[in-house]
Amino acid sequence: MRILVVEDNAALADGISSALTRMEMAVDVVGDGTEADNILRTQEFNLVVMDLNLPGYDGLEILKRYRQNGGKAQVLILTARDTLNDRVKGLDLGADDYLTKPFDLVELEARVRALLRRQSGLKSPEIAIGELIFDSVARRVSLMGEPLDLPRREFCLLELLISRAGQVVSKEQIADSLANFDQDISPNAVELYISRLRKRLAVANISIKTVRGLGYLLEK
Amino acid sequence: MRILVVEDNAALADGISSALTRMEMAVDVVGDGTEADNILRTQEFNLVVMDLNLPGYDGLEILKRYRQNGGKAQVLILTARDTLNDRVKGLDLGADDYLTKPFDLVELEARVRALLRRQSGLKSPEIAIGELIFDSVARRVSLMGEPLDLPRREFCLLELLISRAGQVVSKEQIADSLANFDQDISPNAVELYISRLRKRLAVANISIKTVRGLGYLLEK
DNA sequence: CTTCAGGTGACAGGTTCCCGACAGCTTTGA
DNA sequence: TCAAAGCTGTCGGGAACCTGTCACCTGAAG
Repeated sequence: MRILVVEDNAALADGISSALTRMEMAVDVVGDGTEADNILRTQEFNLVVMDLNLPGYDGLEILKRYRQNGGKAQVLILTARDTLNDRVKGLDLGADDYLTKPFDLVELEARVRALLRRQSGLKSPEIAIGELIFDSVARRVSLMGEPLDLPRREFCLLELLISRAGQVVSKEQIADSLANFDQDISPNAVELYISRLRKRLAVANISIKTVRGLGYLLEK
Repeated sequence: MRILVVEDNAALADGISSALTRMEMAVDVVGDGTEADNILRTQEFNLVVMDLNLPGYDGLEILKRYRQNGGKAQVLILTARDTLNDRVKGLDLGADDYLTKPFDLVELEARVRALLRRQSGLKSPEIAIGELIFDSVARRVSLMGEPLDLPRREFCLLELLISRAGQVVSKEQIADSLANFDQDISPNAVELYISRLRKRLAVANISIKTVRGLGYLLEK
């Protein structure tokens, strides 16, 4: 899951970023509105956490433009102005939720989870596929009753495949969803993760299917 | 849009109900947990507004059971201001949003709108022709209930024929539509794809008709 | 019957994928 | 602070599969 954090306060940005990273998310941070605008135009995210009080820039303006350009990510707004007007305005402009500062990181995490779940249509926190149980809330996986520790990349890959179970996911989509913007992921690397994940899931008879030229797919 | 309101305080339930009715929603109100459980088991809603503090019943319990049974409606939780824990738990159990009491009805409306807006973007367009089911989003095809793996070219060809079902598609159009920008496709190659595709579709009694001198056509 | 568009088996590249080996990097634990 | 363990990603050989040409066959139209 890719998340963009738009926050000019470095300390706060750092705290948010590490909280999200702990949740196995791929987090990118930008510190001002222009940068946010640019990156939102060129890259795809699952969720955007945006501070409304950016120096010399209106967060709502960025949000509005983002939606007008067809941006589909979930947007969580951080705001200090806790006036009702701004809240309603935020949601009607296409934000999906907001938090008023100061807030608790635990609550941020819960909201992020809820938003991401909403987006992928995963309603129940636990998803079972054969002998595989994937808990999107606790972010844990178990196989044949045994807990399974996955490296971050493999975990993210599995999550993506599960959230699109029954659909083909292209190698490029996988690469995008695993990447941070300081680092690209080659198609070859994707193949490798698939290979490693397959090896782990083999004991439970779960297979990731290759659809040549199109991508991969986890069957339900 | 059908909305279920689960709220034991009659005055509040009334206020919510009339606010939502003003928004052209069909609102049902129940006042206790058992009733809520029952109606959620037997009827479908687009959205559920649920107070967590129900007399002698845990709202979270109802929510959990609802999700476990595959309930897919959006759920908006109402909770007293100081119970951060409940909010976090609620979101993790599959609620989509919450409001802390007391709240303004204007804000409730905004959130309901946001949630319903979310919900409407969730179906993949499947096209069925006889025993053939074609899902262009999932990029999957199934025939007689069995998934069918098609090579890229054949998949694209089928997509083209389906999108113009009932119309003649010329060999040239097919060649153009399949070509990569670096490579042209000979008429003979097109004939070959048609031939291969026909062989696969034969089991389902689906035939691609030849219109001599003009092209091909998939009948509905 | 002749002609020619279309159909199809076989085969030779060409792609795409798979995965073992390895090296650089990060995290963990003492 | 240093070593060990684990994670990440590149390389490359080999396997599996796709693609499109050739050559020959079939069947329709005149």
